[in-house]
Amino acid sequence: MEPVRAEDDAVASTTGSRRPRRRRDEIVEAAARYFADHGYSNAGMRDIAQAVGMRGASLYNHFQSKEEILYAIALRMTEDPQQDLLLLEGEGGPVERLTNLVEAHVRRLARHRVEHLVALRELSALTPEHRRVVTDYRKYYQRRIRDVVDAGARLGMFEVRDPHQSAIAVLDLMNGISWWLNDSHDVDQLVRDYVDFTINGVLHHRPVR
Amino acid sequence: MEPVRAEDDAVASTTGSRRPRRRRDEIVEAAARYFADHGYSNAGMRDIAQAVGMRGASLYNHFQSKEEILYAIALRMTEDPQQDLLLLEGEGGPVERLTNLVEAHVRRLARHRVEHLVALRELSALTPEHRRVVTDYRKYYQRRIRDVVDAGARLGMFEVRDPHQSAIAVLDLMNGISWWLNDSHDVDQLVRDYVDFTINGVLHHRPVR
DNA sequence: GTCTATAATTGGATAGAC
DNA sequence: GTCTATCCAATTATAGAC
Repeated sequence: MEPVRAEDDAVASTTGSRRPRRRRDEIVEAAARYFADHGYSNAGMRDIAQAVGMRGASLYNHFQSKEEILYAIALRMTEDPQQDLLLLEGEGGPVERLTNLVEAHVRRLARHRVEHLVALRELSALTPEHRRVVTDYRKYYQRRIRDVVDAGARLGMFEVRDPHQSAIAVLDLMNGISWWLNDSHDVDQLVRDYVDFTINGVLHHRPVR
Repeated sequence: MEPVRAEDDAVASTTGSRRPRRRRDEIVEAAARYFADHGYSNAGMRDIAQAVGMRGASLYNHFQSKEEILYAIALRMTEDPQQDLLLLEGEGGPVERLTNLVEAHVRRLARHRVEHLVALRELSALTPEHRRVVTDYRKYYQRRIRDVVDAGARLGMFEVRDPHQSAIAVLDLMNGISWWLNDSHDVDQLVRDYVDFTINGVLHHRPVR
């Protein structure tokens, strides 16, 4: 069972959702950078506004609160990856499918490094309701990974004691990237490393040579 | 070269460091719990005080600011693990030494789960100076791990492309634990799993059977 | 949709008695 | 070292003109 989409609340409706989204996205992006650099608690609405070239008050035409900006970031970083889960129903067996997912996950993370870091780190600054929505998405994602790990283990392709624990390790490993990644890293190499760390490493898949 | 000890500033000197530390530690512990549950930005001095059974103003007999409480948490969680580094000069070869360190790290983390989470997550809420001290410790710790990985790799006991990258992965993997660990987990099993994930997994050590 | 001006409140921090 | 009382700065958020 998938988590319910969070189309409901103010985040989607502040602007009429008919794609005058540009400005909103600019704000989200600038805010994410500022949150990443200085921390959510040290970021004022004035700071965010300045970073996007407007006055503090103007932000309230796009978001109802500072927390809602954070929520927009967090929601995006947990909703978007859900589409990668289709890879788990794609070609190949568990190994190929999971490899594809790891690659997609790492590439997405590299693409949205800053927002990803903020979404992970500032989760506790969300309201309980918003935090709930985000963690539900994450739990679902984790469960889907666990299921592939489990499937692979049953076929003898992975060697794991507890698929649940291994899935957590795989996710922690990948998400850890957002803490230290910077532009000097070669993303292709990163992907190769992390496919190795997860598939051959944590999950003990022995490549057939 | 080791990082300089941070004995200097206010954290150690607020109380005369002659062990009327009990109260201070109570505050740190209560604050850590509150920060972990609600986030640093959502925690007020009054909240922390209430959690330890005093009034907000009284906290200032022990700490000069809210940030300093956080710093005390972060400092402790980065200073203490440094002593485990002695294990890297202890018995056995690189594999045994690193295994010992992983075990110590995971056990310590389990023992101080809450503070560890806060120290990781709220790093960005520290002042630049304090953040610097903490990250210096962490960098040193990481470098030491990298060196053992490197030594093991040269001896053919680990199979890694880049010891630096592998060391990061090992640390991210372990630190990830603090996000989800709770009292229902069996720490011994956890240690076994994470020794496997890191040593046999990420570092591709083949146990000699 | 952005601005200036300002309201309103939170919340970190201090003063001074006990 | 803790309390009550309070200050005061920061900052979220609003009002209303343009």
